[in-house]
Amino acid sequence: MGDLRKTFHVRDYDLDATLSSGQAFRWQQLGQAWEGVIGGRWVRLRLSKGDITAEAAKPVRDWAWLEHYLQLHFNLDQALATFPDDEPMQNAVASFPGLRLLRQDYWECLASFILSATKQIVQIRQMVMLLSKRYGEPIASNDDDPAFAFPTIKVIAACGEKELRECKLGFRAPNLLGAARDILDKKIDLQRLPTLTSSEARKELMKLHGVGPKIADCVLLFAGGHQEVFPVDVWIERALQQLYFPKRRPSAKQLRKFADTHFGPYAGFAQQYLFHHARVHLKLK
DNA sequence: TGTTGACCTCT
DNA sequence: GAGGTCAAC
Repeated sequence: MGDLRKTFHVRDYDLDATLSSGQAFRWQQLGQAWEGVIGGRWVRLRLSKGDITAEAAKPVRDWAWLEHYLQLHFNLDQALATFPDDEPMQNAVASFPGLRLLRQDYWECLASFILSATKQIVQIRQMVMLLSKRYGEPIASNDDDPAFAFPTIKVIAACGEKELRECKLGFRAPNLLGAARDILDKKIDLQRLPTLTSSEARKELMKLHGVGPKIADCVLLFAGGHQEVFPVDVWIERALQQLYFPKRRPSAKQLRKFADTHFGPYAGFAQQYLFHHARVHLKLK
């Protein structure tokens, strides 16, 4: 009938770095464990001695959803081997070896990054939590309080801008609302995105209200698995600036071009290493 | 084609 | 001043 627990043997998997690196916003660290919601399921994860142990609230027959989300079968060595052989990249990898890319749900990822505009990770988490508590389906957890799924497109689209602003969304409220309504109005078809190339999918995503190149790229990378896509945000701009061009100040366009040509077929993966390394270890300005 | 300010609210 | 976008120069 399925199990409440399951152990996966892993090699080079830094769960802490991966879940806190700002690619997903639903994870909470409690002691040694991480609690979160993936789709409609609550789960608690713990890494120890090369094993990830997962604990569910209800018996699970098939754990494929979790293996997919955590990308447990991804060949990390193969990706790392394609990175440029330069000092900034080596330092970034050395500082968090085992940092991974998750594979998230398109809508949740899209919505989360729409909310990310000029916000820090802590605050993005806060907005996502408020939205889920208020508009998401309650689901079973092993804690005293129930957990909540991320709200559906339909539910968000039916909200008023004013109620969304009450979840501390500020000027992001009309953007989230607009994107949800655009999708319901079939301005784009989320189901079809996985069948498109990354540049086709980027064009589609950017048809949505409030979605520009940065958010589109984050969705391509974190939900679509387009690992060659390199989202450029202000952190990465500063990091590239400091690490690769300490003596001059390239234009945004030049940095964009550098990002697109320097990092190879797993550029998005490389970006994640640089991003996390910069955020934790570098003084940027 | 490239740059600048407005947009909410909170630390 | 914050992990962005859009519209107006």
